[in-house]
Amino acid sequence: MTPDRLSGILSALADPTRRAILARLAEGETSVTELAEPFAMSMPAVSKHLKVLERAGLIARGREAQWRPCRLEAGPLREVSDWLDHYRRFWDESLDRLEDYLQALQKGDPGGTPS
Amino acid sequence: MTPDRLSGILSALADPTRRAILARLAEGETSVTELAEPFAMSMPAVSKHLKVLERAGLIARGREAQWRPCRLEAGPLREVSDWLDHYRRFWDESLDRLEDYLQALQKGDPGGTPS
DNA sequence: GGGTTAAATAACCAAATAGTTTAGTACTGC
DNA sequence: GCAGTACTAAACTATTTGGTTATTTAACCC
Repeated sequence: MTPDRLSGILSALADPTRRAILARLAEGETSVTELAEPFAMSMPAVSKHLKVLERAGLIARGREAQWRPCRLEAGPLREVSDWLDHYRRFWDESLDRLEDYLQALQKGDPGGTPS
Repeated sequence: MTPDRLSGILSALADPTRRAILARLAEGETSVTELAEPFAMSMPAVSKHLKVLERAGLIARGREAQWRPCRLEAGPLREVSDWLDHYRRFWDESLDRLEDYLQALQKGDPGGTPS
């Protein structure tokens, strides 16, 4: 039950094989056979991964003779980035520690040290 | 078979319930019961979601009398952001179209129009 | 100690996922 | 048309996931 777009994108990304495929495609368009080459799995398995990436909008496939060149479609990654933006303010640890320190100071804690 | 950290984080995020939990925790620490309240599912189901988030390092749980207050731990989100950074250059669509336009110009295409 | 509240665990189930092998489709080139 | 190449689809299997209800643990209060 994950009908929403962002969940589809994130679960497509939540697999090391699929992320490796995207990394390869960042270097340029290529065929399925070449994409499959580094992996210890069958072609149909790779084909399935590509279908997952395609449904998430992360790749597009063309037609060129008997090859199906894949290329990266990074638009959905921006959606992930936009979602992450809501949390940027939380993940700077040094900022967190500074905050703790300032709160400690306000409470008059003499031993409060920022590290 | 997803032993790597980033996959664990991304699959934890690839569920709308869990993202809603994180959104709630962004407003501040709270109890499991309160976290569960907006969802049409049992407490144990929420408890399982929390375990997934905890294993991914996205939340931490304390102890306060009979309550187990949860708080956001956004560190792992930075790892996602760092991974995304490798793709930032791809996802600006207008930049893509500009690139296409410039390539069309180079090939001497007279109908090449940037939109 | 006994009752109540908060939460986790256990045991179970259905559906989705990630892989396999086998078979089929689509195009090339002789 | 036929053999070969590149890929997809189908059918099957094992594991994981996301949910359920019933039970247990842990702390509070009287």
